[in-house]
Amino acid sequence: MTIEIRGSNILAALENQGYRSTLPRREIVENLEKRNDGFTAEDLVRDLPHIGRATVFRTIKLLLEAGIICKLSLINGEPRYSLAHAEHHHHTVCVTCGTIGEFHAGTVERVLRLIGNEVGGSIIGHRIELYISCAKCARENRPIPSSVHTHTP
Amino acid sequence: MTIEIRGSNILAALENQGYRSTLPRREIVENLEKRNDGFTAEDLVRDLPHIGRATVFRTIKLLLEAGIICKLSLINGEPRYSLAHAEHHHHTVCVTCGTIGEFHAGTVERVLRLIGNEVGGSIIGHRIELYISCAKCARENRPIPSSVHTHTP
DNA sequence: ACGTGAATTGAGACAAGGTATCTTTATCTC
DNA sequence: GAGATAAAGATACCTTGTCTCAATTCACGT
Repeated sequence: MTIEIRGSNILAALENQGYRSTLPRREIVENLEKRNDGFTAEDLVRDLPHIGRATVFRTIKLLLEAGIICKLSLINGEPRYSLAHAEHHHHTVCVTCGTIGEFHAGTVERVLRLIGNEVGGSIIGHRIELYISCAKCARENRPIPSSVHTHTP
Repeated sequence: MTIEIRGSNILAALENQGYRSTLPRREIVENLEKRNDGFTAEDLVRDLPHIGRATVFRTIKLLLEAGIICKLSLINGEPRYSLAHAEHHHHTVCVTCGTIGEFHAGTVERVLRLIGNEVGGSIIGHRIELYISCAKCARENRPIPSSVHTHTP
């Protein structure tokens, strides 16, 4: 059960899962496809004022469940959504500008699998966020907000 | 600037950072030291009804900043706090019973550091959560909630 | 093309988790 | 013990979502 991602096959993917292709859904998908960075639910609500708040959240939930977008946290815990460009991946999040990147590291996956075995039980999933000060921010010497404490163990 | 963790040196640690040792803080710390599992802010509020809600949250924030407790997310995003037993670590979280464990893996840290270098910029921190069905739940055949979709990339 | 039933929407109330404000109280320091 | 000041309590407010329920819209069969 793989899902075609990107293009406007996002709608097709939803339809394949039995969901209707409605105008609000098309508009929401179109809107978030234009973004090449993380976004909040509130961004969509603001951009599409004729679409109800509940519908925006419902659609986000749908897209999350379909694996088309992912939810992640800025270092302060604020939620962000981001279009998934790859099948399985994790995110780099810039603590100063909030830009989101993707990465995948087989080594990390393997190690986590080992740890899961050690602990006993079975692995269901994992979440990794790598907080950085991105190349651009570092170059521009943008200061890291004082509220950022690295005690994110 | 290391911090003594555990014992009632938690209060001492706070005092060393210039904070006063007040009755509400002592009660909150005492309460959460008794817990050997994750807890919510609401747990504390309920357990200590004579302490104001705001004070509970303020104290939690303090303890987070001091690295004495950590904040993490269940797989559905619900926040949990957990007493930190080790300097730097990550968490295993059971998706069925919510039990929280700690682990540390040098390999993972090293790989993340490499990735950070690759991306450019500098690493500020990272967050890793490993979602499992714990040994006990697996043994008891406790079903994994249907709401859990592993698309937590 | 058109009716029909089920899925979806919108509006707005509600909930969880947390912060801000402002007055009162408790702590440290001397 | 007194005074300055940090902290507490009460409560309003904010953000991020979810729930309900009547009104619409879509997909499908004809």
